[in-house]
Amino acid sequence: MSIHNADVAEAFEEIGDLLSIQGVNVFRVRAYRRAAQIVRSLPGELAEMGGPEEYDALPGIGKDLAGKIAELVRTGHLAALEKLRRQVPPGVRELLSLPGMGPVRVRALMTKLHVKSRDELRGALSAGRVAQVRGFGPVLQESLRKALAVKVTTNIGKRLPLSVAAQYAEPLRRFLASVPGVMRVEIAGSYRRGRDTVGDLDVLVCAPGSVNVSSALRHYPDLRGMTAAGSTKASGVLRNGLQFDVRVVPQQSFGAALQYFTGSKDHGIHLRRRAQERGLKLSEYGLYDGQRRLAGDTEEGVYEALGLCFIPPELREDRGEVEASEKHELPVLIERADLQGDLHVHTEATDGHGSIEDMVAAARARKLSYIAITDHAKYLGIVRGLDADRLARQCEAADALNERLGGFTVLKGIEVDILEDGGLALPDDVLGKLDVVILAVHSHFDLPEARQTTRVLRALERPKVSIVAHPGGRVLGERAALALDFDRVLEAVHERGCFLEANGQPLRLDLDDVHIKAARDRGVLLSLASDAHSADQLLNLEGAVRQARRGWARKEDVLNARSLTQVRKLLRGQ
DNA sequence: GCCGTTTTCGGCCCGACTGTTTTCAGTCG
Repeated sequence: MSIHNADVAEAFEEIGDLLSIQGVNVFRVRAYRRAAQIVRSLPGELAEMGGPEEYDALPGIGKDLAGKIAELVRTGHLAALEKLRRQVPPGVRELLSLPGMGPVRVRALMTKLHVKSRDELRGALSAGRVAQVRGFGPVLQESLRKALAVKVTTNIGKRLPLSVAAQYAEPLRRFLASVPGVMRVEIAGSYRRGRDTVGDLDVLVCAPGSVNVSSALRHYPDLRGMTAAGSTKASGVLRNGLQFDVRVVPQQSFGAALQYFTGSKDHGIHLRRRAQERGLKLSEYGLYDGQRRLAGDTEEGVYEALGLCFIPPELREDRGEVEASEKHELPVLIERADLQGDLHVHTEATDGHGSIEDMVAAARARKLSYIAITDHAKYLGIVRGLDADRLARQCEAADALNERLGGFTVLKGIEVDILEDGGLALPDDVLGKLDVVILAVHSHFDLPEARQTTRVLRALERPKVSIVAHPGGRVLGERAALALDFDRVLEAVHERGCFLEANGQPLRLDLDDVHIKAARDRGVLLSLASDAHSADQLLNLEGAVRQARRGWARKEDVLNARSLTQVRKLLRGQ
């Protein structure tokens, strides 16, 4: 069995939870949780790295944790975790996820009442035994009863795709902005950082202390209920189950608060530690030297006062951006306006809506100067896929159109399926006549890693291939990523002079940020693509750009940020 | 458990809210 980074991260999370229930030093617990976070955002697989010395070199991983990673990678087991599991029964850990339950209260239930599971807690509650434990008042008991009545489903705490969260965030933002006295409203948190999914909405409101935002919120039509309502902070749940936290701050603190609530948590901790090292204190109210405020009204001011360049929200994951900022080595991130074309566009010839002309008009309206028409090749399961004849006719139509168009070019392409054995749905002589050949996996998503990897590598050996589309194969909330040895695919793409796509479809956003960074670091150019199936879906380019920015991508790292002439050369492998 | 231009020991981010308590611990983000 091969151990992936996610397995190591989960083991560390579990150790952290179990240790916290045992009541060990909270900083020891924090070290495990931090390590889990670090491991999760590594671009390469731990199993592929050199061993304990290399693990030890990772910041936040010391000798002990390096040894544990090595043990896990080598044997698939972790003795320390197994020992902890014998000491803390499996059902106990689940109690941590109940509202109001942290390590202290879980431990109290376990030691005083011998409660070891949700069922046993339910029984203890109805028997009135919980009431005898210090810290468990009537309100907490009632909230536990309610939480235990809800069947455990995987949907609890489920993160929503960013595009879905936006449909709830924007109306909430407008509502709060309309409250009298409110000067400014920003959705912060992972929403502002442009993460592909959003777990809750962190909303920042700029208003004087006299404005009672909590009571205004009670009249929000989409509200299911409030869970906290203080003078500067309110929390609740929207009708669709999405949680939100609203914070109210005065104008002079808005920048510090925006910085604070944009996160990520680890990025914020890094900054506050940095402040502390300089004898300063950073909080959501500002950066202070004793009583003296040094910064706080703008985010830029906060970073500057800490000796840093402004760090764009998309980079704030504590993945080296603070160090890069200090050394003035932050990348100048790609912007939507840098894109000159889109190399993945469909038409009504297959499963799209709209003619080539429609897509061209939409692209021109969006200030692009070229697109590649890449309809699906004929293959089982693809609706009206193109065979060699229909493809040839589409190419003739594109040629004819190019003669009429001034200052805009239609490139001829195809999105061709990688078959289960790595073969392609069209022969090489047909593909050879095209400008762009996009490879894509659309079937057999659950092959084991070795076969899936071989499948893609084999396809990459064909003479005419250009771009691997949505390489991860994931669909947010629906389908996990393919089991794929990404390092080997990346290497092959690099050697062949091919490109990887960052697909901007709202439910794909594939590659993800970590793999985009890995591709960028390897020197593989990215194709930021809309994968538009209708004219309005060219808007997907925004999502691709956001994702690319999270992966530290600059203009230079992006294939379709180049001119048509350059792109043509690169596609020909020159 | 990690880490080091004040430190190899002694720190480790910061503050709001709730419920339970009678001045604050625990949880949460």
